[in-house]
Formats: sequence, structure tokens, C-alpha cells
Amino acid sequence: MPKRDREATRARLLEAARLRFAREGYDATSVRDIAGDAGVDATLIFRYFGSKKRLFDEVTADLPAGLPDGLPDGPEEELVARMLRAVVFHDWTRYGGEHPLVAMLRSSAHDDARQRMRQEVCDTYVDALRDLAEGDGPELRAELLSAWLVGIGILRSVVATPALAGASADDLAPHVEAVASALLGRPMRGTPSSEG
Amino acid sequence: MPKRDREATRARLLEAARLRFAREGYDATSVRDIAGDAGVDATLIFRYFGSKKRLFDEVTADLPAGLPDGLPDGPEEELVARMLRAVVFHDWTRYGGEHPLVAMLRSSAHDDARQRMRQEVCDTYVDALRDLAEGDGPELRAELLSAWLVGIGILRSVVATPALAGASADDLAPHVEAVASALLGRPMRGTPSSEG
DNA sequence: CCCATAAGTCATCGAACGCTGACTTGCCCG
DNA sequence: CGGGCAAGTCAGCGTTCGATGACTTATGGG
Repeated sequence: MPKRDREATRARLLEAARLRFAREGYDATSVRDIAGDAGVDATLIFRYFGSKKRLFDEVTADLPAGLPDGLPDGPEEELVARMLRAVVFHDWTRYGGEHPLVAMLRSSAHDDARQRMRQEVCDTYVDALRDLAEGDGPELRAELLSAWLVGIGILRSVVATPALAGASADDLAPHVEAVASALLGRPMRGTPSSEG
Repeated sequence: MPKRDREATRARLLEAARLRFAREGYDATSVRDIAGDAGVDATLIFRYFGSKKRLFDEVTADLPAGLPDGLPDGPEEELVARMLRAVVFHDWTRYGGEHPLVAMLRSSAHDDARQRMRQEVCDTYVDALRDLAEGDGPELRAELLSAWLVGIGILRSVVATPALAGASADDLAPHVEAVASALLGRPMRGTPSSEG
């Protein structure tokens, strides 16, 4: 492994940018901050990415493709419970401790960020939930459920509402069950059966 | 009315700041932008408010106290429906077309903004909903319902999810009824009776 | 060993930022 | 009319921003 490793440096910059953009948003993050975190010179950002904007694009382009592992696996009636765990209790340390979608809200003044968020929400959550909805307007039902998941993520990690911030996944389970069943029009389970 | 009206100028600055901060967030807004919108000199901001930060504080301090009129009025079982209308379908033109809470999320990198959001959410939404929740953990139920309202507001106005963005209040009514009833453990109505 | 190439550094640019103090303009009261 | 005071203007402070180009240093093939 050479001391001067272009790819390694690029990766360190990407990782540092990911964290900064997530924690503080696009505008509040400076290229010097990112380079400082990565332990390299700020100029390399322009060498490797062209501009701050393009670095942001590259960071937000490869979101974790929603929830990488195990989201579609398991019984349908536990999908929402798995989603909630993935949204709220997954280890998002690479994104400042918050779900990437929640973090990206900080940069939502930029239209690109909005588009990426919409695409991410629709492709990852709404698409998966729509197939579960019974009755009229499965799209709207799926979006309303997605809104709940997003809202929980925000109230937990950003607003830090007292009860939600201190709640465990098991505390939420019965409510997940109730709401998901009510919205999807079919019985749902609040706890993945892998638990206890 | 004198041509040089301190109070009027101050008010114009506050109004312009409200819109800018809401639309673009704290960091992306410059005092020159605000002053330009208000049609006055930028230095007046420091004359009248001391600093950009204090102007922001003043703008966010007098949020519309949640939902100014008619929120507590009306039957209890329609409270959530009224809240949703207030959150989502109220005329928020003074805040860039979005709910102040959603707008403030853009500045959520600053701890003050987070505190204000928490206070606003707890005082306006959770407090009112907690009294309606039956069964164990009314606080958590109230916060989960608040999370839903916030999430809907975000998916509608920021992420612009297709079905939700095009939905009317009446489209949401049955789902409001189902979710609110499920979460609060008591029957709820989705449409204010003032309608139709 | 030498040198072309690529990785990383340095000094600095022009623009924009928040903010300050000295200045000018207009209004009211005697 | 005229002085005093408040409202509003102006030039510029020091800093930081994103971005550029010339420079130095390390690496690896001949």
C-alpha cells in the first residue's frame, strides 16, 4: 500500500464529507472542514471532485440504497416493523447518527437534494409498502406510512422529543402494529419474530 | 404615518427575514438578502436587532404559536383532523409556503433551532394530544401522532411525494380517522363537521 | 540510479460574509 | 427659523468562502 494513495484519499474525503454534510448541511459545511477531517489538503477536493457541489452530489448519490440488508427478507406482515428498525435503530454513524434522509433535510433548500430525497423515499419505502396496501389508493396509504417513519426519525434524532428519544424498538412495537394495520388495511406485526 | 417609521421598517425586516430563513435556512441567508427584500439598508439589521443571530431568534421566537385560531375549538374527536389541516393546508405564505417547523428543520444544525422546535412540538402538539390518549404511555402515543403530522408536512411540501402532494384534506380524512383512532385508543373523526 | 509522472502542498485570488463607526438626512419641538 | 435627535446611508473592517495555478515530493519503470 503506497503512502500516496489516490483512491484511499478520495475515499477519506468522501467519508468526511458524508459526515459533515449530514451533521451540518451543505451550506454550513466548508471544504476546509471536510479536508481537515480527512487529514488532507483542501485543494484535493477540487482535484478529485471538481467542486464542492459535485462532491455533495457524489456523497448523496450512493445513499445506502435504502436499507441494505434484510429489508425485504422475512414475512410481509413484519415489513413495517423492519423498516422502522432500519430507519430509527440502525447504526447510522456514517451519517452523523441520523438517517441519511433526515440529514439531507438540512440541505433541502437545494433542489437536487429534494429530488434525491423524493427518489429515495419513493423507491425504497413507498414502492415496498404499496404492494401491502389493500383497498383504494395504495399509493397514498404507502406514502402516509412512509411519512410516519420519516416523522419518527425526525422527532427522535433532530427534535429529540422526550418520550420518543428514550423509546426502544419494543416500546414502539404495539403502536407500529396498530398504525400499520390501520393504514394498510390488513393485520401487521410490530415485532420481528427474530426477537426474543 | 411618517416616512421614516422605525416600527414599520423593523416589521418589514422581520417579515423578509421570516421568508428567507424559512425558504433557504439560516446559513444560506445573508443579511444583505433580507435587507434587499425589505428595501432597506443591511446595516439597519444590526441597528435594530444587534446581530443576524438575534434577528433569527426573534423571527423564530414568535412562531404562530402553533396554530393560532380554532385549534382547541370544536369536538375532541376531531382535534387531529383540525391539526392536520392546520399543519398541512394552512396558508403559510409568510413562511415560504411551508410550515414553520418544516422551515426550521433547514436550520436544525444550530442547537437553538432544535430547542425551539422541541418546545414548539411539545407545547403545541404533544400537550394537546396527550390528554386524548387512552391506555398506557399517552406521551409516547401523542408524540407518535405528532411525528405523523410532521412527516406528512415534510413529504408534502419538501419531498413532494406524488400522491401526498396532490392529495386534498378530504382524501386524507379516512386515514386520519384510522390512524388517530388506532394510536389514541379511542374513536376519532377524520373530517371537521364544519365541512359539507 | 534517474527521471517522468502523479500525489500532495502552498500562496493566494476575488467575492462574499457579518459587523462597526462615522457620516448624512429628515422630522419634531421650542 | 433652528437646534437636537432619531432614521437611514456609506465605506470599510477583518474574516472566511470556493476555487486556481505554480510548486514540491514521492513512486515506480527503464
